[in-house]
Amino acid sequence: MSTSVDLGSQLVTHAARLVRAVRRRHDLPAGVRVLSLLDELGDLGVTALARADRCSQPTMSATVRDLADDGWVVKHPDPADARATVVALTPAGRAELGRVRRRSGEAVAARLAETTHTVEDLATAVAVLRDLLDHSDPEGSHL
Amino acid sequence: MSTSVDLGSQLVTHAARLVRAVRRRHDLPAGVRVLSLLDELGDLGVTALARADRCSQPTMSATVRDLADDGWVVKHPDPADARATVVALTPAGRAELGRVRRRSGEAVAARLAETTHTVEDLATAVAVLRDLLDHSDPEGSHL
DNA sequence: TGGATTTACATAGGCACCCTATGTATCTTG
DNA sequence: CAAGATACATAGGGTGCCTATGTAAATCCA
Repeated sequence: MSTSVDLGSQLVTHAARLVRAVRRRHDLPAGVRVLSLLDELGDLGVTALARADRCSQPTMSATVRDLADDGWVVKHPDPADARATVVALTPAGRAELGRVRRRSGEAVAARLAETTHTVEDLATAVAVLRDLLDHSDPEGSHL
Repeated sequence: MSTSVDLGSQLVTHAARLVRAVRRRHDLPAGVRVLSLLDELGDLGVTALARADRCSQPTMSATVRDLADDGWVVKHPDPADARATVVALTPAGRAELGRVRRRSGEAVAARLAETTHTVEDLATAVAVLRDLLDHSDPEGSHL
């Protein structure tokens, strides 16, 4: 039988393959995850976005800069802290997020229909991934 | 409520974050997936490996070359086809696979224990991912 | 059987993504 | 107010992955 350790390593392996497969077929830039975060969590600073997306702060700085260049987010100064910037979705960014979500989401949904799995199974998979990544205390995650 | 399209796009987003999170903490090179394939499927050629890992043939050529440089696989000529090479795990490769599987697998397992999810949920997540990627007919995948 | 096509793999060139190290400006605190 | 912490940017570099293309061998077929 499969232990949870085996399953854990398979989860990572398959997740990597899924991401690449989707990226190949449907042009899924990394910045979309940031648009998604802003949509879910509201306006945030660069460092908070980096923590939420689990990347380094410089990586998020560059991603936000590119998103701003594309007009999908705007950066305004934080009135309460002159060091910080507040990143916010633009209408164009929200529209782009919708487009990309539809593209990748429909691909997965279509493929799911060809398997024996239910939508509930998909929801379970999403919940497992989210909760694995979710960290109540910032330093508590082992991932 | 969540539609299967929403869930599909969330699956991709979270999968991407998981892969990056694990790579950051546990040095998980892409070649490990190839070791894993060889372990599961036995000796294979470069093109077959590329299809199984869902990457381009040149990408797999480079990955296999690097794995061979590290001594984790060997390439012998295919006796039945002079164009082809057969890639096979070495004992060192099998050991490395075990090490990496333990590292990433234990991280996921430990993190899972801090959530409300069961091992069955994790198994469901893995099965969903695998079946989404599984393609009976080679051109049938929409991912 | 011999030329055209297909197939297996390698090489070249390049882009996307992400990291660490470091610098600068601004808070916060003793 | 000096010292440390924090927010963000820049510099430089590595991995992962792609398309385009080349070479050699296998297959197909007139």
